[in-house]
Amino acid sequence: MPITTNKQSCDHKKSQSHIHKEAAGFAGVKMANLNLDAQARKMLKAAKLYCTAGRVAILKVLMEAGKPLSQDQIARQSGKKHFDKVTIYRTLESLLGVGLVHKAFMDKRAWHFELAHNCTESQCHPHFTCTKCGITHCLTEISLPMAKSPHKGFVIHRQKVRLEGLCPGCA
Amino acid sequence: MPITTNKQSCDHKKSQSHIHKEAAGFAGVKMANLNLDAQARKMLKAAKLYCTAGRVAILKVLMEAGKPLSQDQIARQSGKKHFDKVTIYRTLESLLGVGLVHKAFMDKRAWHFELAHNCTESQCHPHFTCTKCGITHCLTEISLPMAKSPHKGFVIHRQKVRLEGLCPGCA
DNA sequence: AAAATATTTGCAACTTAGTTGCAAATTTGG
DNA sequence: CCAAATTTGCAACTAAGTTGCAAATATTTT
Repeated sequence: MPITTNKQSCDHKKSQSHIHKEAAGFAGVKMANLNLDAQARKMLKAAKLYCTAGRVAILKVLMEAGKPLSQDQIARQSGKKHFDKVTIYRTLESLLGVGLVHKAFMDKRAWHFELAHNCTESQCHPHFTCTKCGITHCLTEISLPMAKSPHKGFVIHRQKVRLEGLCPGCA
Repeated sequence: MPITTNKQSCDHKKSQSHIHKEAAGFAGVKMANLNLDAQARKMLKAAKLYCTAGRVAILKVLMEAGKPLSQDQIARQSGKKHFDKVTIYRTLESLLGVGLVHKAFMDKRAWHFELAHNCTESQCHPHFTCTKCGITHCLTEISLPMAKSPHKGFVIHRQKVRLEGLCPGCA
């Protein structure tokens, strides 16, 4: 399910003016922040999900990260002093349900989630994990040719690809 | 690291004669069992790993399953009444270390392990998960064209592919 | 084939990841 | 701003995986 954002806003009077005040103070960073915030709200609105602080925060963290994150990475990068893990899991579950995020397969013990960005019906964006530094990158700009049906009787709907090797910094 | 079996045997007098006795009793099944057993021992010998009952048992289970299994599936399918999970994890770790098994990325909470079968240096055999029945199959008979280097600077060493769709039984 | 050495096993206790139930807090729609 | 619908936070719990260590087993040496 592709991400479709619409023109409507789900900002509300109080929170919006608050954001504007902050944005006015610290142009660059805060401006970007405002955009992310507005984008997150649009996504939620489009998906018909309640637009809550937690959901907006998680979407923003995932947008900024641009790579799969675990529950505790999300908690730490959210800026909140304490972000309940149950809430994070349940939020991710709801985002997963409407197709805004995906689970990424990682060689880690914990689930990792990422924005469903540049994913088509048939192919999620590929991932590249550097075997030296261990960092996983989302390759949102390429897509590979689809595999042909492997054995008779199997019908392929989606294809997920993981690449391993060396990233620019480690090569 | 491809599997290389050699001609040497690591069977020992006692256990070998024991197996022969069983094999004599129940031709078909037990014969296959003998082969698996001997194969497992050869693999371990070739990998210079201690040839223990637990390791042989796990290799046999994985050979018979032909698909990724979790620790507790291995325990249950081993036939042993109690197969300590710590031993299983440590055994899998050692098999992983010499390249006899791989971790498969599954949409499950637990690690899943499988024989590194038909995996080349650059590409592990693809997996197919049926979205209806949930079963994951190893596609050891096909391999996909390698992706080309995605962004400048990235060097690809291996590629892992997961396919989703409907299996013959569910299509 | 028995002793010496190297490695693995099993247990108990522990850590981390993820889940469930429920009351309190938020969000949305009128 | 109220009422209904949904989400949040807490506490307690389950499941997966890990660690340390002494006992058991496998290989090597003699």
